[in-house]
Amino acid sequence: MIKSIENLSYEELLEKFKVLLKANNLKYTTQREAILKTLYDHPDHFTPENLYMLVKENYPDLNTGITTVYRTLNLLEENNIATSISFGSAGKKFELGNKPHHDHLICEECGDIVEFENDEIEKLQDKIAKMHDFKLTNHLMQLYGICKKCQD
Amino acid sequence: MIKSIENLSYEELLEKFKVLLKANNLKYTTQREAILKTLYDHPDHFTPENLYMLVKENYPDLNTGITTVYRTLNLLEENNIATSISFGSAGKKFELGNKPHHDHLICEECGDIVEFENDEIEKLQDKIAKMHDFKLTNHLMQLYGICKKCQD
DNA sequence: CTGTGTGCAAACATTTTGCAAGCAG
DNA sequence: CTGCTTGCAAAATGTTTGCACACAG
Repeated sequence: MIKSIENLSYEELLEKFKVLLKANNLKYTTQREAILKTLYDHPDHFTPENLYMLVKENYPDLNTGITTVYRTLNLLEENNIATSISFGSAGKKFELGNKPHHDHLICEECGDIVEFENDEIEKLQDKIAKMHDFKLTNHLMQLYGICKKCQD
Repeated sequence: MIKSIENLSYEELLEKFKVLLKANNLKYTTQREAILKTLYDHPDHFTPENLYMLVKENYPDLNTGITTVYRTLNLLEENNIATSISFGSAGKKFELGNKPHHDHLICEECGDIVEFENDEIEKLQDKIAKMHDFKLTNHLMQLYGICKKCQD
């Protein structure tokens, strides 16, 4: 399990990925690399569908299937290289976990996502988990509202 | 729009519901009441499927369809009588919003959900929203971990 | 009566799986 | 070569919609 992949260059990230693959008897394929690179080049939040289309656009010769995008995203998420946030029945959005930990502010009007960090909240979360005898593995905080632009 | 339905008795809740229905030219039906009552009697977190089965069990003569459960849950959520939390591709869980605001601690092992409240975090959230010029409408905080029981 | 609500079946959207062929190691 | 990986099509899952009949107001 990879502890932290924060602030890595693409080369370092790719190296981590290769090590991970080897450790699990998985193979380093062109499609997997294309997906990782596309995620790295676009620090956005992708639905599998979005990412699939972007990969097809950037690597038309690979003819990557959406199945592979799903499988690779799940692989990346299981190994903490990518994280996802869910949007009810509207599905999930993924992003690379190569940034410092952060949470999300989401505009209900235009779907825009703003990232933020807050140490105090993190600390409070740890405290709460301890109070309930939970061993914290992860957390999800999403604030929903109307962004500046959409308020006008 | 209903401001708050905290700590209502079932009679009060039902009254709110009827007023709401009338205000929207909707009808008060046996199925809608059965669903509301079932939610009220079981302060748990339901998937539409779970709730559907429980309603069928408690009101076998009504022969309620899962379609109606979905439609009613959406109606309740739109009117802030129920709230939902999502579980990635695993769907949504609903609960009545008649309790004070709280967030959720979720066990990744057994799926158990523990509720908690924390004013400090709420305040910090408001502060963050303000900093980013968001008008906050809602928020979602879920802490994932392993509960006491599953750690053994 | 009128028009909304209902259950059913079918449609949909999203994600996963089975399979035969392809390719990395 | 071996067996993991791929793309396709099909299946599975979760949710919504069209429709004819039922029922609340």
